[in-house]
Amino acid sequence: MPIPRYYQAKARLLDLLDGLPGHTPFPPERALSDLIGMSRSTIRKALDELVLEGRLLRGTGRQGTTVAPRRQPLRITLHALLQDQIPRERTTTRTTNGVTTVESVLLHLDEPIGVRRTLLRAPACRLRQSEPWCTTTLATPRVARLLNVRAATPLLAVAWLGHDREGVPRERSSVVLRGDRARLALQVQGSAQFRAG
Amino acid sequence: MPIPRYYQAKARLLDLLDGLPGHTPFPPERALSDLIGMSRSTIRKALDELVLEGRLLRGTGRQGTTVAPRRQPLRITLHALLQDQIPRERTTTRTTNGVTTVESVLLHLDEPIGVRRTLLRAPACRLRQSEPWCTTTLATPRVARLLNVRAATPLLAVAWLGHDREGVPRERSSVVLRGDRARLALQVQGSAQFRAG
DNA sequence: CAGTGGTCTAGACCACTCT
DNA sequence: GAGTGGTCTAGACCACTGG
Repeated sequence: MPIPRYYQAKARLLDLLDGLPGHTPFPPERALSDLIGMSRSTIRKALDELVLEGRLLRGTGRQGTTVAPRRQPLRITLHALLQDQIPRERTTTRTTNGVTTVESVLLHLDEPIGVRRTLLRAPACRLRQSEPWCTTTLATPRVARLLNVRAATPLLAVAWLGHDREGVPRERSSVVLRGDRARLALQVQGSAQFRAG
Repeated sequence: MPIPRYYQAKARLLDLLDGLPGHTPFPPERALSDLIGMSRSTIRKALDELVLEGRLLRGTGRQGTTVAPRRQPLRITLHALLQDQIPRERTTTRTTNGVTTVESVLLHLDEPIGVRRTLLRAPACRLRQSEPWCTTTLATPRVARLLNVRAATPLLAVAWLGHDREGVPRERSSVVLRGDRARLALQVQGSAQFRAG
């Protein structure tokens, strides 16, 4: 298998990108296509990976592509996530077929970093929450728009269930987070001392 | 913003896919293009996401696309990860400039599900490990080969540092996991009872 | 050999944003 | 209005695999 051309393009783009300060405008895709001598599709494939790696930002319209500023990811604890202690905005509530969906956008430094979604089957009572788990997921078009990222951007997902006293599941909650903007702090149970080596 | 056509295609493909047993051959891209009435590029974009989500497998040549066997993701605890209790193979050790790199492939049901990598600066002594954190990352070409996934596949990353008694960092460890094969169980500290609604 | 997925091209239209 | 990224099309060639 030969080296794909978009790999070579990516290397060229990394050279162009290296050392530029954050928010510097990056050449438009059509200009890069002419400069490097590959079709816009191929250039885009290289740019896609650079965006996924957090090196470039893409804006809509005349905003264009810019160099991503280096940001320290927000440290988020599981406790803050479960207790809903992350600053949020644009909370919407919708009820269909007896299931209430609550959705809100999590913020950090006035930038959307995640989406929290809770599905509740009435009534709202004291629920026992299952052990949460963590995995990866891809941004749906809706979530991508809320987070100002490309669709299919990989996200960190934390999810859990809530059961009532009879053990019937009544809550299904999930939080998806931009991995380049947030990192989940994992508290270690018991001893924090291990033998290495 | 209208719903992209590839997202509609993805919904169609999910219908086709739903309920099919693992390893069932899936129609070739050109046939799907005719069937759904969209260009092969658009169909491919939808297929790409299904592959990333672990619903489809793509083989080279005449192997074609097949339905991925539905597997229950392995539940992994942070404790097992830190204590190195996941079955592994192909462990390699390499030392350069006084830094020892230990790399091994984590297994589940004879399938690679992750890569564990530890960078150690000698000597091997009792280390105090920092609070681990969790985020997402993209598969490097090397990791992609080890895990039998495409490059730039999104992965779940857990990382931590190890300091000696003087507070000097001597260990840098990370585990990257296929999100479709493993989920990280998050133990809740203290009360597991919260008010919902 | 025929058919597959992987890559690549040269166009096109759209929604959006800045000037 | 002009230019941007996002999407989409209809082709093409390649490396690879199975019969």
